[in-house]
Amino acid sequence: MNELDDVELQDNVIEMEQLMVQLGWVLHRQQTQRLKNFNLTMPQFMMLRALQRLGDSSTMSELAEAAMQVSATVTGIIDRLEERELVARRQNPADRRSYQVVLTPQGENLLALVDQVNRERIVAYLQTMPPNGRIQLLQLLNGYLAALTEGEVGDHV
Amino acid sequence: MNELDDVELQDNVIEMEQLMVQLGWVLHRQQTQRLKNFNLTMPQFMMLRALQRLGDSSTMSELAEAAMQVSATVTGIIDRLEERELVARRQNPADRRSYQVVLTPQGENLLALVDQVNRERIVAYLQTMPPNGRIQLLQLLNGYLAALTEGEVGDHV
DNA sequence: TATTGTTATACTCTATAACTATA
DNA sequence: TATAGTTATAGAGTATAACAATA
Repeated sequence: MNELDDVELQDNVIEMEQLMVQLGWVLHRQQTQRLKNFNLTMPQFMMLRALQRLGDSSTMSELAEAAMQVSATVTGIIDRLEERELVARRQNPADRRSYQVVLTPQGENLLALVDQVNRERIVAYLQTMPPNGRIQLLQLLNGYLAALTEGEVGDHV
Repeated sequence: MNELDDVELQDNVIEMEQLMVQLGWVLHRQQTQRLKNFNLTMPQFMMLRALQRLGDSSTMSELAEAAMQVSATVTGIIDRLEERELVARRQNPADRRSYQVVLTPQGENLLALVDQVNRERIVAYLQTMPPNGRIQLLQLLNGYLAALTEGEVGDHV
């Protein structure tokens, strides 16, 4: 892209930086509080979500990358989820060093319950916006998330 | 507001719920990684930010509310920041039970440095958008953050 | 040799409950 | 009694380094 010679952009950046960090923190803290009702932590929930997203035969390495964690961290999180029988480790016949981690039915039910509560919670805000605004917000957030995860924004330090 | 009888809204909600949680997590993890370069954790950084936002004479209680933490947690975080001389506790003459917590010059310098790096990082994404899109994104995110922190969306569970 | 995953270690964060000092 | 803040405790997350088993 071009040089940063746009005064308006400068102003936007200053506000945006504070806003995104604050928004990220508030989302994280509130989601943490809500998940306590399900006896889940954020890392545990994100691991279940990653498992759901990747499909039912993820290795520990794949989960580590999807949840943005190192493998030693994933070991501990999966240990605790497995004790509660929300996930299970299965032998991988193709490579005896690795496991296939799967969601149990209990794990799927719990995720569905959390999803339902979260959906109901978000309706209140979306209803305050016109349909145009909702679509724009989705597009903008999608673009921002894509930019973050493709390393265009996130990996410069 | 009205009942949820809007098919379009239903579709938006399903996508939005996944998107906001994922965006919150990615922001949290990436910011955590970046802050390691400054030897700061996210809770430490958010505490410094809260202190900056509230002005230079915040009590422990005020910091706890601003950072969405309980007081015992704030004690530990401020302890570690104080050891590094990024903040300081001062006696409050008006009430000898409480402290006035202040940012030291080192603390302010560190915040300014983090801000600078974050700003540079965000420019890349904003430059890909038209000025209209940037303004809309700011307005939408501001609205969402306001809705979250005013309890209209976040405190239903 | 390289890779997958675990274990050991050390530190931070987090919440609850009990406590001290002050109001 | 009530409030501000700390301490004690227990558990979870996190990263690094060393390690075992397998490729």
